[in-house]
Amino acid sequence: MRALVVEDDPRIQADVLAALTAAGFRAEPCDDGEDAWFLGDTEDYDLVVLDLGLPGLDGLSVLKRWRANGRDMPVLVLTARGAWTERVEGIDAGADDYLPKPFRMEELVARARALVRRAAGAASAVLRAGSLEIDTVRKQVALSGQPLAVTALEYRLLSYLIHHPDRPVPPTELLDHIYGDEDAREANALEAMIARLRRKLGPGVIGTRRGFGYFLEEAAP
Amino acid sequence: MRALVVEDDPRIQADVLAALTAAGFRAEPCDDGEDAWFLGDTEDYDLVVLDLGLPGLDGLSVLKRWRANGRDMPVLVLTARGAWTERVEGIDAGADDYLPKPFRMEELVARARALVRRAAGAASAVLRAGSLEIDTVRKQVALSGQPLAVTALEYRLLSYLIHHPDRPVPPTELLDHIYGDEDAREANALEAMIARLRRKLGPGVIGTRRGFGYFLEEAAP
DNA sequence: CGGCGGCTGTCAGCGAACTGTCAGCCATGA
DNA sequence: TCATGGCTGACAGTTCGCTGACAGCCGCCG
Repeated sequence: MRALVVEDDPRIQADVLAALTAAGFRAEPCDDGEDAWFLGDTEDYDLVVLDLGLPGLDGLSVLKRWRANGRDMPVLVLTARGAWTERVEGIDAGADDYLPKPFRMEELVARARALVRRAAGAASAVLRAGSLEIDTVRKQVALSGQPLAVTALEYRLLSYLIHHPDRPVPPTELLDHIYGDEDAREANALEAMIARLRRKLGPGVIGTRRGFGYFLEEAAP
Repeated sequence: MRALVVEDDPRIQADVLAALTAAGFRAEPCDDGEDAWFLGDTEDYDLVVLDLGLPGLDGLSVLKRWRANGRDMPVLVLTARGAWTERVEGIDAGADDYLPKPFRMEELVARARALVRRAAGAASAVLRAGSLEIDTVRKQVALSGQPLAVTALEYRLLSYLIHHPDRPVPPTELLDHIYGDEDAREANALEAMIARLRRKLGPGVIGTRRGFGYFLEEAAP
């Protein structure tokens, strides 16, 4: 089990490293946003512990960029105490769990284990929404059991939607995740993609809530 | 068919046990390195599924001790995703096959069956995908039974692909594996190699999914 | 030592697939 | 009815992956 610990406070970092190592992880330190982004993008970790307040590049941006590039390792976000908005943003940006500071090391380890377990268990799982199925290992999409060819970007879009069920996802959020913060596109690019997807999927799969966003319909036909 | 499942994560263990049982094995659980070593040394198993991260005694050490004592049952090692060095060590320590986490249960069962079959037939370690065969001991490649000369790099490429069946492998991942993290090459180097391989293998062996990666076609000609 | 041949990375060019943009249309809600 | 947000078909630019050619590298052999 390989873990990346992104934390600029040297004392907390040392504690987290020690705790994870004791728990059987091979933990690697990182104290800079830029480095974190590069490492998470190029290396394969089973877990990332990510602090939000970072020099170099903000933690949230790092996370968003990872997700935009399709990196799907479990990420445990550390937030400042009471920074409620940060938590929400973290979850929206693709965090799998968050832990408010200050925290006890046992709790961190417990959550880390849970995340890794969940990631391993979810690997074999095919995600479903209505008659839509997404095999996250094979990167394949099927509709009522029939395989369907989608492009890489379309896959990202569907994957993000299916990971955020039961709520409409605003276009801005989708744009953020599909492309990095870097090269943002106009909203219409997304609309065109949705249209193309609907042509492939047929009606009753991707829904729209005017003014709120897109969602996957749950109802089976 | 008697199998020992050495895995400390209770959830994964339960899944593996269920899958093997459903496949007709008599599967026994074990979640501790010391116990595993004792059991494997004194009992006769047709197959061992061994996780490397264990309490008590490290999985690699367990495996090495078994082999040192002349225990030669087939061992399928579970490794953390992307833990490249672990895999190499596992093979060196005497593992017969390895499976990176996360994996699908069907794949585990398939490999387990292959291992048992191989052990029964005393054949060498041959992995198959469609009409392609790779002898991982002799380092030889054959197509529909006909031996085929491939270079060392080409062999690594095919070997990596055949060890990750049923999913497209991204070019970046292949580059990482074929060359070290050290001296990265441009993506085109890989494309050129793929082209040369395809010229040798003919069509219908190496497939491409634009935006996702390369894979070995399963269909028999 | 020098030539030779196999291997492999780089380059340039090509074609197809993909995707952003534009313009105009539809639908929804005030 | 109007205004706004969302949808869509067409089109063009871009990206991605493929291929042939070529050159550097290395080991082998004369």
